Parts: sequence; structure tokens; C-alpha cells
Amino acid sequence: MLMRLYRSLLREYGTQRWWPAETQYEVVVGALLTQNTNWRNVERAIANLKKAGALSPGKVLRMRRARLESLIRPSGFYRQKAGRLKLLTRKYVEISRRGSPPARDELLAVKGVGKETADSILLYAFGLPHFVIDAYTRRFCAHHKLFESREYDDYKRFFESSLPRSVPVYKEYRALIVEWGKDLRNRGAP
DNA sequence: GGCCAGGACACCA
DNA sequence: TGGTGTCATGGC
Repeated sequence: MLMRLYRSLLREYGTQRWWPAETQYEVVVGALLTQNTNWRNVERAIANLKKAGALSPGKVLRMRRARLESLIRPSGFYRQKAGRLKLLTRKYVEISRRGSPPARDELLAVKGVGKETADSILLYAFGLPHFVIDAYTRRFCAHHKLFESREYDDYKRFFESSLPRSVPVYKEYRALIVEWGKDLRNRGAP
């Protein structure tokens, strides 16, 4: 059923090419900045960082707090996010230095990184098979009467156990569901 | 002009 | 565990 819906979405919306980023670190930054935030605003923030030549772990860690806040301001919640971005960057440097990929739990241990952000980083930055659940995914499941729960991890297990363990499929499916959700909203349908 | 976006967390009962 | 308040900008 899930694979059938997947192919149907793919036919309707085409390949989405997520995640739009030039570097692995840019994906990590985007994952944090996009929390409850329109992607367009995140793009502005990332553009600011690039223009300032500051889109690297070293620069972000050394930058003054107020400076970082002003650069990422368009992404909203900029005071919270500035502090959390530094914490996450510290963890990212640690992961990069040791060479082995991050465990989900160690990302979740970073303040400001919840399940969706952790899974986004694991999937889109590190290419690990973790399905990402968001508000659209829950609506998608309810709409098609596929599954229902309050727990994030229930949804995650549902998708991961119903789909082939494929990183490209996980990446594309989540992007397609977001596209489906936006489309649904634009048409004002329930 | 109100509502919401590719959430997470603190605090409470 | 479940419910609510807070964080903030920009588009429609």
C-alpha cells in the first residue's frame, strides 16, 4: 500500500531532489533552522551565512552570539536557534573528527534536536536509513487511513517496516509527502 | 490582519 | 502521558 501510494505521488509531483544543499554541514544547519519555519525563510538565513562566509562549523563556533543571531534572524526563533546551532555544531565537529556516523540518541541528547530534526540529519546529511515523520506525514496517514498514533516513533516504525530499507526511497517519500500536504492546503481541501 | 510554516522544550497536573 | 505556553520571522 505504501509503495503504491509512493509511485502515485511520484507520478503526480515528480522527483523533489531533497535536500537542496551544497555541503553536509549545510544540511545540518537547515535541519535545525527549518523547525516550525517556512523553508523560504530558512533559505534567507542560509544565504546570509554564505554571504558572510560563515557557513562552516569553525566559523559558527567562533562567531559572536549576537552576530549569529542577526544572520539567521529571517528563520525565526533566532535567539533560541543561535544557541542551539552552536551546540549542534559542536556535536557535528565531534562526529566529523572521529569519523564514524552519529547514533540517533547522541543527536537527541543535543538540546534543540528532537526526533524529526535528528532523523532529518541522519537521513539527509549522513545517508542513513531513518524515515522522517512530520506533521504532514501524520495528516497523510490519517487521510489515507493508513495508521494512527500520537507517538512519533510509532509512525517511524510503521514506515520503516512497510517500506524497503532504501535511503533514496526514504528521502524522496518524505519530500513527496510534504509536497502533497502543501498542495492539499493550497486547494483548501480537507 | 490573522494564520501558519519541513519543532522542541519547559512546566504543570 | 497529555495539555498548554513560548519562541519570531515573513508570506499569503
